[in-house]
Amino acid sequence: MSETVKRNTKQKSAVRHALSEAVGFVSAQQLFLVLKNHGSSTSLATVYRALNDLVSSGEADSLQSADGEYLFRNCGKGHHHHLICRECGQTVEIEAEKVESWADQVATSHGFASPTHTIDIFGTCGPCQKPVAT
Amino acid sequence: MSETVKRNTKQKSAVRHALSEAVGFVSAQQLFLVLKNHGSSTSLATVYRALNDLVSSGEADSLQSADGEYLFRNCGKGHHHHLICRECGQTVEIEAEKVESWADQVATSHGFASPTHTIDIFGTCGPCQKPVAT
DNA sequence: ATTCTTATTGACAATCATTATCAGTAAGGC
DNA sequence: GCCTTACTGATAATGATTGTCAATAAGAAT
Repeated sequence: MSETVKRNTKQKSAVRHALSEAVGFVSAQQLFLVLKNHGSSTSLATVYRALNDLVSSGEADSLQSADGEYLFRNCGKGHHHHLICRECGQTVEIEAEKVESWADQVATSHGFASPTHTIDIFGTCGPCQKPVAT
Repeated sequence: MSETVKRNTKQKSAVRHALSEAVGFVSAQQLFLVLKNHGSSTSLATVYRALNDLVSSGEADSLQSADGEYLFRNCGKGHHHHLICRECGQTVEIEAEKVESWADQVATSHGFASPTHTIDIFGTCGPCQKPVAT
């Protein structure tokens, strides 16, 4: 087995921190810009690499936006789902035990093994529902 | 309002037909190849255009694969969700009234308006669970 | 602290799905 | 058949993500 030992680098920490500061889900490109504006010289490729590491280590969550972009979010907790404002990206974590088990049942009752699922709810949050002041 | 009158073209019919023949979800690229192999000269761009038309007219369903590709499926019926084999792409349509209402409740209880949701279940279907014969 | 190994980085090229452009073609109403 | 213009095909453009590879720097050992 190739068990490469991970190292702690400034860049990875910077990405981790930027992600923890972000509200809701953010794209790798957005994080890259944030870091840049804060004076970090972390490269875009490294942002992608760091985010992938964070996701695979369970420190971050990812999902795809409606136009196919990957979005990330700081998320140490266990499995859960999200309610996302389609305007501002604000995110609410939701529990869905019933739905979880429902999904597993549906899968197994159809003979499908090792089920996983994608469940996300989108809506317009309170503040974003207010008419835009011209 | 610009209400451009849609026309029926051979190409669009070809895409519609190819989609109706397809098993499970297929990508635009796959459909393009199928059409090509069947002698159709329909261009890739047109396949994309036709698919988008079909989706917006409710004749087709779309979702994103794990690697960000858009997948399409012939689907005239109302709102429903899918159980998809991650090996062969076979699809089972599932009803989820409970989950639908659950999703709406969650959204409104958090002050989110006009909720929509993404719910898909992935698994390995019976046939694909069999060990591969060498 | 210095040395050494190699994981990680940065810069940039390469991919790849999807979309835009635009001149030519062909539905479908007359 | 004629005319308007939606649609198509070919191809360039876009844009997010990944691969390449020499240079750099973590972290263990000395």
